Amino acid sequence: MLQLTRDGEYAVRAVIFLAAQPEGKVSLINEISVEQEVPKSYLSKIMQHLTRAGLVKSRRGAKGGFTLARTADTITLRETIEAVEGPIFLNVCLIKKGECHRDDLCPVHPVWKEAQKKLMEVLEGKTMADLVKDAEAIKKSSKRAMLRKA
Amino acid sequence: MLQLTRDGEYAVRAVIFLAAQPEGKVSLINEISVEQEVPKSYLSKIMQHLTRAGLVKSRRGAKGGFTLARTADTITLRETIEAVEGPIFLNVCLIKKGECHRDDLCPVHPVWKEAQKKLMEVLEGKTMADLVKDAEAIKKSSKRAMLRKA
DNA sequence: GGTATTTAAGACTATTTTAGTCCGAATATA
DNA sequence: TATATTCGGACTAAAATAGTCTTAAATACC
Ligand code: FES
Ligand code: FES
Repeated sequence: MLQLTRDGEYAVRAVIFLAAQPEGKVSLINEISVEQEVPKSYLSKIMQHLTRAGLVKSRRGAKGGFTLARTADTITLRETIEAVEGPIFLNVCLIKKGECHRDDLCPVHPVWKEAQKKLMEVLEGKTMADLVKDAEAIKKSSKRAMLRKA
Repeated sequence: MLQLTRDGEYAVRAVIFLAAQPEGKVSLINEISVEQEVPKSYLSKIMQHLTRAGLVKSRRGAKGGFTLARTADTITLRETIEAVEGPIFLNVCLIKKGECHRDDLCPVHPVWKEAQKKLMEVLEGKTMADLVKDAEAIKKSSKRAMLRKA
């Protein structure tokens, strides 16, 4: 449907949450689930994917939980989404040659290629560190708006 | 899955086919299906959608068939796809306010907004007339390549 | 060692979407 | 009337989506 799935959306929320935590803080499924409004048992599966993809580090048992596996400025939005959704291709013919009926004669192919490139530029241009910073800026400006009203 | 469905792909093929026909030519499901490698009975449904969306004109009965309802230079790639897939939104929260958990506080929202805008620019920037012209250019240049080889 | 805590792994399910097929009815031509 | 052709909708199989639930494994603390 040319639309991000819940998997992708939830993965992004979870990673942003981790990125926003203070250095060394370990987060529990429960916290993330409540704060980011993601069903707990569903989130658990998503965290597993993120862990296997190497974005997140997990520790089991008492005092266990999740942290980022790398610094937030090295994790892009694209990587986070693809970790749970698999590689993004706006059209099947972009996966590899021979998927479409006579790819090199298809006039639409270059158009999808460009659309794909632009989408990737946007998703790769934002790191989790950027998003955390943006979130802070939004919070501050909305606080100012509240004060103006009062 | 953040990917174009067969509906969209087939619709584009069908409309390009019609756009490439000489003025006044009426095309049959059968022709389009064979030429563009789309299952006949599936294509029939897609043509209905395109007709209802006002991109294509249909006439039943003997000597019936399909033609474009408007000139090819007024039909964009976006319009063709949305005629069969419905409006494109890269994330549900782009549909309308209140879809995401607290939209105005979400730092990811502006990113999706930009991705959406760029995608739309690409898909709206190509008309069916453009694509037919591109196809001709590709055919010519591939013919030149053949001659060089021979 | 025993117990509480916490994630890992995967089986299971319900609903929706995708990608079609098939057929009878309507419509137009000759 | 016979023939050609789309229209409309019912029908289907397979996959994706969006979850839930249960059991196992790892870790910490007493
Ligand atoms: S081959 Fe890629 S759009 Fe046709
Ligand atoms: S509200 Fe649109 S991405 Fe979060």
